[in-house]
Amino acid sequence: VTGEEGADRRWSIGELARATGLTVRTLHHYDEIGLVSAGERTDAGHRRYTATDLHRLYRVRALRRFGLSLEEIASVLRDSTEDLTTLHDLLATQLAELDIHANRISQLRQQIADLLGKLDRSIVPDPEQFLTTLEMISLFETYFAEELRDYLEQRRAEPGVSATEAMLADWLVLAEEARQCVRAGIPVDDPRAQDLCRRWTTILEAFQGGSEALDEQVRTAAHSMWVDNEARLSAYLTSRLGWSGPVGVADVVGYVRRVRDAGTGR
Amino acid sequence: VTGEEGADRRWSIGELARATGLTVRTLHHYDEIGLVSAGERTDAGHRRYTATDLHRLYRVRALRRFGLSLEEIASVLRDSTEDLTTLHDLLATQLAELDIHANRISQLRQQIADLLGKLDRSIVPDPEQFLTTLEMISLFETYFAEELRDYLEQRRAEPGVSATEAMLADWLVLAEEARQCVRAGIPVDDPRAQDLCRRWTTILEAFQGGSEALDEQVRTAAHSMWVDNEARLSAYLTSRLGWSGPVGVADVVGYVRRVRDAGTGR
DNA sequence: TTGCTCCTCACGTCACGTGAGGTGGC
DNA sequence: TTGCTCCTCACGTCACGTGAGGTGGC
Repeated sequence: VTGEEGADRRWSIGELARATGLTVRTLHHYDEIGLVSAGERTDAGHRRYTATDLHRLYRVRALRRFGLSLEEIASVLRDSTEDLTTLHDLLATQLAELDIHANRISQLRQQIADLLGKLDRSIVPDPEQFLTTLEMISLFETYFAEELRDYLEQRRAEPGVSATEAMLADWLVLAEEARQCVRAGIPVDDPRAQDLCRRWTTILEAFQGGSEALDEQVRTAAHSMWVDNEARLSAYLTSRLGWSGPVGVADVVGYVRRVRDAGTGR
Repeated sequence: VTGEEGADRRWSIGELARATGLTVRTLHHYDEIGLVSAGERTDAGHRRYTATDLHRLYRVRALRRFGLSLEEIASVLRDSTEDLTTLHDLLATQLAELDIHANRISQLRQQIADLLGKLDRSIVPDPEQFLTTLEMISLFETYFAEELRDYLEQRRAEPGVSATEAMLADWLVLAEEARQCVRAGIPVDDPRAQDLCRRWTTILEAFQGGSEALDEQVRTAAHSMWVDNEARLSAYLTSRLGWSGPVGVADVVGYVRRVRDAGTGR
């Protein structure tokens, strides 16, 4: 009267694979690491899973869905007959990690979508230049942590234009003007040079003023980025601005520094 | 006048690691697989990276951020001097995969949050029962694809209660009533039995009616689930309902089948 | 001479996938 | 006898991490 499947029913590995949607290899693996083993074997060595094994396997599969590792699952099954704190803690950790992960994914998604948009609208004429712009974005993100980028983005928000691109665009304009001054031989204490320096400062200040600490971090990050990658940044600016001839990036940077020093009284 | 870093400047592997934020081991790896190698070596065998190598490395790092594999990056760099279709296609694929990924994550996040909520409000008294409920949810999801679950959810939406749990709750009530009939020895053509059968059908129909094709898929899925996992499901129902004694799940299922057959004229 | 950087093996990671070569049960 | 299922090795995956043991340059 108890139905045809009592506690003495056994399952082959193939039957279990079908019922659970796992592969035979996966069941072999669980056996190897001792997570779920067949309680018995036939004379020929074939695995015979008991109702208890089956039971355990279903739990393993249920916990796998939450992204727990096999080792974590083993510890949950070890502890959870008494209490569920292990499970609770692991799930809480998992939740926090998923949140971080989800954030990263949505950011990345947005960036890729933006790039594809540009490629589709063929805003990018030159493959070389496109790849180079990507390099600069990734360089920037290496030195400016997410917190700093958000901070910069707040102060300089334009639809569809990232803070990185906006800063870059501003810098490029000023660098071009500074080079003109160098080529024209304008002295560092000339009013025109001093005016340039003021605008340079103004633009940089447009990104600042929210928090003393963050402003300092921005300056430090920018400095490190320049020091560590001077060669690459120079090359980029040179090609991006189409500069050729005697006056290079290093010269312009040196000039601006001298202008600034002259302005603050040497 | 060109600045102190000309095209003849060389970088050690350590300098490059610092500038890019990658590890030395990573640079070794890129060299091993031929993705970015040092153009030169010193007499002692130390890698000397040229400006060209540096350039390539920055591109690799930029593309890595988008989740492209090293092999994919290699193909982008191989093709992209001429055109960007390779990059475009890879990014488009990546975008689609990120969308799928994001969906899975948000679903999973929701489920874990729900479970943690229950654990925190200690709605779950018994660790064993909690794990068993998880098993059933995962069993259900193995047979009912996402599309089917969404379909069922639409018809039977209660706040905070998933379709799985709702269906389960309904089934349990009916199963309990059916067992009473079996124990009381009520014949299959008795009006009380026939009424039970009608309500059984009504509840199942509450989940249906949106689409012929989907209804059929639901029936097929439910049938396969039962056939493949009869032992496990029986055991679950027995313990969940606290059934003991002579009348088991198999008996109740058989009884309901006979009632249905009697109702439709054998 | 002492650190620090650099070198080349070479195994480990995580959860299996994918054959290779052979046996067992209907 | 023929399929189908089952078995045990054992290497491969992907992008490095992590020592092990040794050399080079200031």
